[in-house]
Formats: sequence, structure tokens, C-alpha cells
Amino acid sequence: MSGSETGSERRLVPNLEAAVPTDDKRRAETLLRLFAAGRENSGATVMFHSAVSARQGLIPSEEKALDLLERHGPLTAKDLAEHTGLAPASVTGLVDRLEAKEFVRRVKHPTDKRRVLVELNREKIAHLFAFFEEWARDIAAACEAFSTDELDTVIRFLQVMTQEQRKAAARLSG
Amino acid sequence: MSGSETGSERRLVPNLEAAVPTDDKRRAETLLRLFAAGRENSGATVMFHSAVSARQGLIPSEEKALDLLERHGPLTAKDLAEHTGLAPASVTGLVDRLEAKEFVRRVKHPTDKRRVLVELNREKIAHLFAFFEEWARDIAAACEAFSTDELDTVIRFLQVMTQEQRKAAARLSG
DNA sequence: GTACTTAGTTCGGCCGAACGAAATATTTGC
DNA sequence: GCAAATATTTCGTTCGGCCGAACTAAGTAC
Repeated sequence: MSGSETGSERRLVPNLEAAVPTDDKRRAETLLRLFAAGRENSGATVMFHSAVSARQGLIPSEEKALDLLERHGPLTAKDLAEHTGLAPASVTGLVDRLEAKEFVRRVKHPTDKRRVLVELNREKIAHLFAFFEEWARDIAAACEAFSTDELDTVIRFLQVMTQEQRKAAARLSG
Repeated sequence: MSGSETGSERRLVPNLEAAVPTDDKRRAETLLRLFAAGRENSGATVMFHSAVSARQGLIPSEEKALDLLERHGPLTAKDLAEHTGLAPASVTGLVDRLEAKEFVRRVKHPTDKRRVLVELNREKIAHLFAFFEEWARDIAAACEAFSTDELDTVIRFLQVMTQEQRKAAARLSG
């Protein structure tokens, strides 16, 4: 039934059947459902992410900068320029905007007075965290439907997919 | 160990411990690992998504339009304006760009000559599909590490998370 | 201490996406 | 068939992010 096609209607999604084994019927069907669920989830993740950013009034380059600061701690403007791929002049504007929105602060570099360290403003970030904590409670509640063993399986799966996506993203960019 | 804090170092991530139960030690620990894995995976998903878009030379509004066309089939410019939230004049430019990149075609509306139907150019999309099919093979290979029952659990989990993310995104936007 | 390098900002300009208003083409209502 | 309504495009403008070049300030080499 799901494989039937009318003559006038053409395929709208990739032919993923080609990527699954044919010898194990149930597994093949499960993989297809997994692809579908993964695709839906990816879309929802992207939309959720952009909704959060839009709510904070952030554009992609600003998100990226905040992400870098969260990962690596305070960075100089030069570091930000290198990691974001922006020109130095653009970083000045970027940090100006983030500072105006109070997401970051410029502080003096302890030893080199030419440099400017950009650090996250934790008080501001706290509001964002409050939202995520509330959301985490919803997630935890939704996880009631899963045993701890099942969640372990999910974690393992997510880690594998994270690897695959990073690999594919790098291949696309490089 | 993981709960220790030095005096000078402040918390960099939300206090998710508050969202997990305290009575079941293993479950609490598993939920925290799940949050961490989910967070990593979300980031990877967003980066993968933007890598694909960048590779195709697409900006967010163009992606959104293509997504709508894929979901609903051919749409008029008015439909696109309503769904994307853009002004009619902006849709003209949007479709111009997508048409120049050969992702879509303008076709006459069968009955109403005022209207313009915008439809996906499947030949162009086929290239994109070829990439996703190859990628699906990698995913299928990576799934060898999971039993079919485990994959069923993962599917169920993804569906629940998709719901939660959509709900949260709607709450943020509305 | 003078010349050179490095870090960051300021300035002016550019480009692309989005907009509102006016123009055009077509359909609908009477 | 003529007026009002509808769909889209054209036009001119605005706005924002990014850039290169020039500039300032601070460290480094000799």
C-alpha cells in the first residue's frame, strides 16, 4: 500500500528504500520508520532552535559567538574573528550588539592591554537557563514512558547520530 | 565528582539536576546523560542542517519555502506569502531567486490566469536526494549496532521529543 | 627610544533581503 | 460590459550586517 504510486504523482522524498536491507522485512520497515521519525525530529529541532534564537533577538552569527563563548570561555575579538570567519571590523559590530543586548561584556585582558576579552554575562544567561530548566522538567516527565535501560539505548543512539551528522556536515563544508 | 565546583568557576550550563528525580540514583544519572546527549545532538543537527543549506546556497526564507512546497505540493505566491509571513513583493523576489537557482518553476494556474503556481523542480532536487540516499546508507550501517527492538524504542523516543519540541517552539513563538 | 608588529575600533560604502505603494492583469458580481 | 475585487509584479526605498582601509593604542625587537 505505502509503495503504490499513481501515474501522475511523482516521488517527493528520497528513495530511502535503496538504503535498507531487503532480506529482513521487519528491520527494513523499521529503518524506514526511523528515517521518517529522524527527519521529522530534525525539522522540529531546527524550528525549536530558531524559535529560541528569535525570542532572544539573536541572528545566526550572534548565536554562534555565544556558543563559542560557552564552549571555550572568554575569548578575544581576534579569537572570535577566527572562529566565526568574520572580519575584525565585523566582530566589533557583533560584540557591540551582543553587549547592547547584555549577553556579553568586554573586559580588559589581564596582561595585554591591546586585547579585549569577551565574556558571557551570566546574569543575562540565567533567564535563558530558567527556561531550559523548565523545559528539562517537561522532558523528564515525558521520559516516564521509557525505562532506564531504554533511555540508555537512546543515549547511545543519539551519540552515534551526533557523530554521523558532524562527519557529514564537515564533508559538506570542507 | 561531577557535582564539585571550584570557587572561581561558575556554572556554565543550566542546573538540570533540579529537573530529575532524586530517589532513583541511576535514573537521575541517566537523565542527565540524556540531556547532555540531546543537547549535543541538537547542536549537531542544526549545524548539519545549515551546512546542507549553505551548500545549496539557500537562505532561511528560501529553505522554508522549499519545505512548504515539499509538504503541500505546488502553491501560489499568495499561499507562500501567508505561510512564510512575507509581503507579496518579497515573495516575488524569493521565487525569482529560487527560480534562478532552478529549485522551482513558475507555472500557469490551470483555471485562474492571475495566479502563479510555484512548483518544485524535481530534476534539481534529485541531486539533493542522491546525497540523502547516500547518507541514509551510512545511517543504516551505523544502525547495525542496534537491534530492531532498540530502534523501535528510539523511534518512539524521537516521536515524543518531536512533539515536545514543537510544543515548546509554539509556546516561544506565540 | 625608535621602528615594527599586533589588537581593536572607526568610517564610509556595499549588497541583499524585505517593505509599501503603485501599476498591471485577470476574475467576479451585478 | 463595467465596476470592484483579487493576484502578482515593478519600483523605489530602507535597513542591517559585513567588509576594506585608515587610524589609535599597546606590546616587541633591536
